[in-house]
Amino acid sequence: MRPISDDMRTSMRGAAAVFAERGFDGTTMEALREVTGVPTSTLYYYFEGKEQVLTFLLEDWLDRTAAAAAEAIATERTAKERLGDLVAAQLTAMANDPATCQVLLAELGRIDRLPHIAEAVQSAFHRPVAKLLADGAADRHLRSVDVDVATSVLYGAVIISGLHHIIDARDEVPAFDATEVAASVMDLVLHGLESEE
Amino acid sequence: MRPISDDMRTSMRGAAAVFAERGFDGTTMEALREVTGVPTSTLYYYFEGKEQVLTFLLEDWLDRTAAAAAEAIATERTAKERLGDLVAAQLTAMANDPATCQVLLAELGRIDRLPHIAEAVQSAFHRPVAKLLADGAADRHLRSVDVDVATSVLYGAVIISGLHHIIDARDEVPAFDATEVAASVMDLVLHGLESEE
Amino acid sequence: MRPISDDMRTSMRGAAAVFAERGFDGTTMEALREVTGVPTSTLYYYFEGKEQVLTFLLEDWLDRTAAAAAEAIATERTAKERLGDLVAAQLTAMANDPATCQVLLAELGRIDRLPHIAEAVQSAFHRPVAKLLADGAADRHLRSVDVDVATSVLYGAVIISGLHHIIDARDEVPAFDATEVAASVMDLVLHGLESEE
Amino acid sequence: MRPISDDMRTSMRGAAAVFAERGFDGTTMEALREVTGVPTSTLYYYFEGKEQVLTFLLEDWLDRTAAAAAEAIATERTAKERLGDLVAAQLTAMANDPATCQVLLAELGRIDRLPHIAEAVQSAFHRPVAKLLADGAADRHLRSVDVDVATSVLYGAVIISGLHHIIDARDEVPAFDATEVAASVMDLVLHGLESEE
DNA sequence: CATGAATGAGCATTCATTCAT
DNA sequence: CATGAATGAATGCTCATTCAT
Repeated sequence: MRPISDDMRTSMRGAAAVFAERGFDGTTMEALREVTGVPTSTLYYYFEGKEQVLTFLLEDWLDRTAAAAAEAIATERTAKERLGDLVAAQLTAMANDPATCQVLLAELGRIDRLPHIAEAVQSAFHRPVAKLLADGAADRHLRSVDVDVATSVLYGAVIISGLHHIIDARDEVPAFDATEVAASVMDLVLHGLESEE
Repeated sequence: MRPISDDMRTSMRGAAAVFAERGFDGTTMEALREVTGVPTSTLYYYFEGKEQVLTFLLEDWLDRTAAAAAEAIATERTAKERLGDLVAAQLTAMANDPATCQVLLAELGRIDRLPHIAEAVQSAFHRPVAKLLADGAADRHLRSVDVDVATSVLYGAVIISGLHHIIDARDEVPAFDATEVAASVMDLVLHGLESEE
Repeated sequence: MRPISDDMRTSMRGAAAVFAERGFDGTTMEALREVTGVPTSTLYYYFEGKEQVLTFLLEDWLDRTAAAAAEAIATERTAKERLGDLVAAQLTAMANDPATCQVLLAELGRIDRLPHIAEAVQSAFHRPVAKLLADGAADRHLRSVDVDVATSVLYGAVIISGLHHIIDARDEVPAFDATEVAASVMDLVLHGLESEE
Repeated sequence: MRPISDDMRTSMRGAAAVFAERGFDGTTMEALREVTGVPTSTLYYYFEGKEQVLTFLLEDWLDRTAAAAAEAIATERTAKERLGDLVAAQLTAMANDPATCQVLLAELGRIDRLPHIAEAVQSAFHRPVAKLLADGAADRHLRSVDVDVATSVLYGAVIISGLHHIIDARDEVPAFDATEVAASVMDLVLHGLESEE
């Protein structure tokens, strides 16, 4: 993959929407040419193939999301509070780029074959959560739970909630109010469903 | 779609694994012929196309899962207990048919265009949860929470946790111990992450 | 080809329309089943294949047309008069069964491979004309002309004129007034275009 | 349809023969590749489908024929003489490209769906005749007759006569002596069959 | 006799990808 | 650097036909 100039990067905006709408296989290079205005042979000049175009889009978003996540948890607040900040940051990233996020979900199955992406998902979603769970257990504001279970549950809760709103909002950006959704999700995840009586 | 004889139904076992492994578009009718032993033209005799084969597999599993879910919640136990039973039933269905379950996830994006399937997902996952949340609020064993948020969170938690184990277990059936996973997930979902001190 | 019962013959009415509308290759056995109500496998019980269905329809019509033509020229009238009668008889057959007639034209190219049909066309169209030209030359009411040229010209004039009206009349039966068209055509063919001054 | 380069146009020679021999549906893209040497995917690069290949061939020939027809009637001769010239020009076009001409006939039935072609047939065959009939009526060398009937009769006479010789000549080019055939046809069409005594 | 069930053989069409310019 | 032109490789789907009952 050749270095992507900023112009190119700009042109590639919109490509995610096509992947989101038609799926990976349903997306033809011709369709990408249509939305980007970049001739297919030029796409091949920059990317090694269709899959690499997808990879580029996902990585780009995941890297930005991971950075946002890292920033969100790099404060002095309690682990519990930072967990809320993290979820809000993740949902914000989703709300701001619903297409890419949808693609990510739709191509979950393909992720095995895209180790870079799998790794980036870990960085943006699982590892920050795991860290906060450990911090929370240490500072006593969070229960000590099975990390694997908890990261899966949180990843699922965040992703599916976000997707739910994205589908409802089709094409609006931001797709939903991330702060609000984060609050609802966190209320549930922190306090649980059980009545406290 | 012609009525599927029991022989045919049996032959179609295994088809889900192909969809799971290669994705919908990546799955060729030829590949389905290979695993099922049914000539492609015979597949076309029974199904109207590739998509209908997928639909059949998903619907079949979802119907069975919905039935299991319905059974799980049709007891005299408290809503909280039945919620655990429901999650266990859903995870059991996933563990027992990991391929179909993986396909379902992978084709989430396609679901818009498959209203039957979307409806079946509601029946098997969302509606039973919503009912128990209402029951639980009534019998005071569960907190009164936003139903939409809670069903999304639970759906996400269950599906992603299940998928997580399915991917780890590649090809073993059952893919994981549903009771155990259900217990972990329920512990989290019921009591939340927050320390109770 | 098994003997076609009268019931069967009746059922096959309508088949010509399908061939006319979709062409030979465009006509599927399934389409024939639809219009005739006869299961495709039953069609195969009676006919050896799709082509034989077509052959049956064309031969049936051509035989009837040949009979009508033979009758038309078996009178005591002059050759010139009988030529008019013949053309009227041929156009009447066309007007009464426009679909079959259209098929015949459309499948002209295929006729080489259907010797029976080619022979039947000779019987219904070319041979009666040739006979009358000879008679006419003998009784001095018709000029002595090259028989080949004249039969081609007459065949062309009749067929194309008939088809012209059939296309205009789409689906009406009779498709046109055979007597009137015959008169126009005969006027031209007998007297020619040249001014007589 | 992309603009057809001259090389391409040359390559497409020969395609008509395949259509003539096997009919439209009987002609496979593979067969076209064989005779043209152009890979099927390249054919699809230039044409939108099989039908457009046919359309291209017919239009190409009809345009040239229409031009020849127009030239033939654009002289100072009498309408009667020019009618003979026109028929000779049309038959010359047929004799020189028997395959295309055969296809045109064989696909008469399909012409409804190909308005471009229907129009081109009008330009090459019907309209020039109609014009000469009007001119002839004006200059008193031709009888005043029903134009519709006369154009049909002439079209039929020319086309069927030409086709008759083409079938006899299978594959020879020119397929027949156009001047001679034109003379025979014109003799009949001008003077009619009726004895002048 | 008649037919429902099943299938082998084909084919139009698509598309990712290459490469000369 | 960028791209228009060209194509090899694949695949979903159709349909005439068969045959056991």
